[in-house]
Amino acid sequence: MQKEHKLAERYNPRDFEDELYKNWEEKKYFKPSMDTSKESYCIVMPPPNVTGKLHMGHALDDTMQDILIRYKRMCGYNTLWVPGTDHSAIATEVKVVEKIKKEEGLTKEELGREKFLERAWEWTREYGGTIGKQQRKLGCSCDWDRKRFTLDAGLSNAVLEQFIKLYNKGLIYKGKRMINWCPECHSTISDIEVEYEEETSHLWHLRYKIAGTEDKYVIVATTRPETMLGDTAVAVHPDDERYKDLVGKKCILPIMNKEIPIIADEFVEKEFGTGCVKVTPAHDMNDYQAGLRNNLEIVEVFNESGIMNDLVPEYKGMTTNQAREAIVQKLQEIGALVKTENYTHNVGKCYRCHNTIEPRISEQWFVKMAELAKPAIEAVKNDSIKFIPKRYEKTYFNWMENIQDWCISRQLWWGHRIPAYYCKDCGNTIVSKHEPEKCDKCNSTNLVQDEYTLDTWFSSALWPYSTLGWPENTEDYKTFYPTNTLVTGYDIIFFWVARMIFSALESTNQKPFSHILIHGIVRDSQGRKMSKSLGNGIDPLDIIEKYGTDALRFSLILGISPGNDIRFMPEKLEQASNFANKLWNAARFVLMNLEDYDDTVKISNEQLKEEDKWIISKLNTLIKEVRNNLDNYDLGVATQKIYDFIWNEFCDWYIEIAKIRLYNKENKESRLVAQYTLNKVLGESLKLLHPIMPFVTEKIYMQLYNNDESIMISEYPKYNEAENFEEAEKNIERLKEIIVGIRNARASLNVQNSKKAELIFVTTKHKQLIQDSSDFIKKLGYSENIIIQDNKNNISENAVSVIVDEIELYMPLEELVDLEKEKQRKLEEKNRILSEIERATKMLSNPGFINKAPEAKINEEKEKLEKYKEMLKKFEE
RNA sequence: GGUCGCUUAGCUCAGCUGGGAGAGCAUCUGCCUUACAAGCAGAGGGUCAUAGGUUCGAGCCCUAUAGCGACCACCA
Repeated sequence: MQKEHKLAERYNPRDFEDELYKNWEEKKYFKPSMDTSKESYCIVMPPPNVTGKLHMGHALDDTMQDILIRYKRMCGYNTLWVPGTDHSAIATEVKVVEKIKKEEGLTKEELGREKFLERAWEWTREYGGTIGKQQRKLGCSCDWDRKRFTLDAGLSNAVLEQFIKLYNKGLIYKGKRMINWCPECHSTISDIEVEYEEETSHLWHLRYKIAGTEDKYVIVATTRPETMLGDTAVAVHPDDERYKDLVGKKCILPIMNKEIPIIADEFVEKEFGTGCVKVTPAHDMNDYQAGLRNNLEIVEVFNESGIMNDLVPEYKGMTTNQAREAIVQKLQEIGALVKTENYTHNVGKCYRCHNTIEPRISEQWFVKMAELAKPAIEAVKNDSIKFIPKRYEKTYFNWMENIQDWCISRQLWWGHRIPAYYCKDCGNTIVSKHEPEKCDKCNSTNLVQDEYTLDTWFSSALWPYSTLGWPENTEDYKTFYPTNTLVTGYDIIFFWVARMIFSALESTNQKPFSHILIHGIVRDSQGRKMSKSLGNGIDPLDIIEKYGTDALRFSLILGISPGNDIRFMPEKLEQASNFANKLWNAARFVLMNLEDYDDTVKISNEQLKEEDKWIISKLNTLIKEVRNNLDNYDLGVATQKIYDFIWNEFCDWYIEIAKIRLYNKENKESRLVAQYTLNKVLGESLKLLHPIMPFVTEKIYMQLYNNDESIMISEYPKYNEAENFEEAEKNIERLKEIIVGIRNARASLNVQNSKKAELIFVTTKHKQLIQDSSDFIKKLGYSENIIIQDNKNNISENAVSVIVDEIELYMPLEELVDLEKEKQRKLEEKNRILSEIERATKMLSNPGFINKAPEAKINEEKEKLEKYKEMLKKFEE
């Protein structure tokens, strides 16, 4: 039964964190109990890039999830956290392309599809384990045996299943559309992958001659003169009086010397530029739409690499930028350039490589969104799925309600290849999981598979159910789906969250999760986004090395609120590691004093002293609040409360008070009860804190309970009505107030702590309490002697006085005290009481307050007023 | 152009359904008191962005305004 304390003198997380994690993993604590009599709780981890490294964003995301998972596990749920990684099509492919270029001097085309994929798999195998190891350092309690990868056989099957289902329902189609093309990545990207950046450029005003006239012109304004070769119309607004008579006529496209129509279309803004716009259906989204409406010819000017075609031999082979220069010059030469204005506008960039996106017309695969969006909107509207915080619903609705079809085909090789096969003989398309033997129309065996792969997000969208075994009805799927909480950043609500919702509702007929806990971005101490280009990124592993995992986790969670960005401040790490150290030392103290503690002896409530009841009751309230906060995802608040309790109540007060009884070995029972309370309160506090700081709590817990069990599978503390000691709380709070009063008075009068003063209580109330607690009042109030009396007899005129509630307290310190200062102090104190009386009187004489405020509030104010009046009376005596 | 968020102590941020303004760091004072100087005991510091409104009562609810930030849209 004896506590043998082996905690090192200094808190050094590096000594034990790795070892503890290893133990947990070996003992399989991360695995779900699969006790189906218990409610299940499941989180699927947002899959990081398989070859990526852990950054602060992951650290935050993973810590939040681990807190929830550990909490729920300790609450007895059948708990599963599914880890995994994403193949991250473009990101990975780009790296592999670079690598083979560097090492083999080959392009991917030169290497060929099959060989390229081999290299990509090698790369994945080489770097694929990194992030998992880093997540282990973070303490993540996920079930590593259930780790998934988006290109695993099972998940790939799910992707094909989903594709085919949607295709057969007509929700996936192939079509020639204008898409966003990245000339650098050589692939389409979806609408949301286009990032708009401000760019300073020019607005060129060009003169197009009206056909059949010599001196009539229209002037168009453009930011892209190089596309003018592909103009197939000039458009004006139908209501624009200036140009009404020109509609229907033709103008002559300079350089090309080709007649193009002047059309009227409402997409033109009359106020912008000249009110005339050139229309290039092949290279601009709006112009493309206008072209469709007006049946315009589509003329391409450059190819998929952004290289000019042979429309005009002079410009053939130029890049768009070179062509722009050349064409502007040419226009100037032939007098078609009217003027050049400076102009700032937004240009679409590729979110990956930041090159300018070129809208192009291309045949691609799309998901038809209109029908899928409806139930996805409904599920959030009717609270079946909840965003935390709620405001992100609006972001979601706004996007979902205006959603365009999703372009899902990519001209990449690393990913799920589209399961469509084309008959070379009859042109038939067959969509099937496996390559068909022959064409189902003409029986030809001359089939070829679609070259394209799917958008990474297409497979990520299935993550909550594909990881659990769908389309098979596996045990995991039955037990854990739909999952409970999704934890992710607001930056991927569109990319991922929204797509999971509509995909799941369509395929599984169930929501993928019930709650979406949204967090912000981790910024640097100056509030900037952490980025590679700025070089301001902080590596979580460096932090762990220096401060330990617990400190990192604590500093990321303390005081945050859902959905808000976080600034990463080094000071916060100091605070966190100081706290861990504080806890460590408190534990050392407890263990030192528990060496002879017999925890088999039952202690009844009657045996508890007032201060024991006080701390137990405080803890009890804390438990209730922390559970409540965690249930509501207020992780930052819960953390703050545990911190405050451990430091400001347990360490600062209870331990100090308990010392008296611990050091008095004569009174065995009293000592035992103090030991009991220390043991209990420390143990429960550790459990409360464990989800947030798993390592230090486990290390201490194992010492405290002789390695009997792991804290992570212990039961999370429960509120217990029988441990709610209101009276004791009041009493001890009253004594604390007295002690604080003593300390304040002494400090403001510059009395050294080493100078002991007699404490003379003048009171008719709480005598027993003061008597019973006199030891700790003396200890914390710097005194060696306490006298309790009913009246002010025998008290020196100049004794320092402190008044708390109905209790008056005198300290004969006059030989040490500056009497003027003391007078001043007393005056200030009196004024404070007077102002309190004034405030309370005012409130209570306010008819509005009396009539409308709740009774409890009124009584509270009345009590206060009485109290302060009492105090004032004492002052005036 | 639209939507959303932020504005609280010198700095970074909490503040749950409206009921006397909080933390950490920084500053100042005094302490090596046998768990902890990574500590202990104190102190100073805020018209809660501004202006109205609702209310007996507003940091919190409503309306405007300003500054900052994010996202969506894209007028060539």
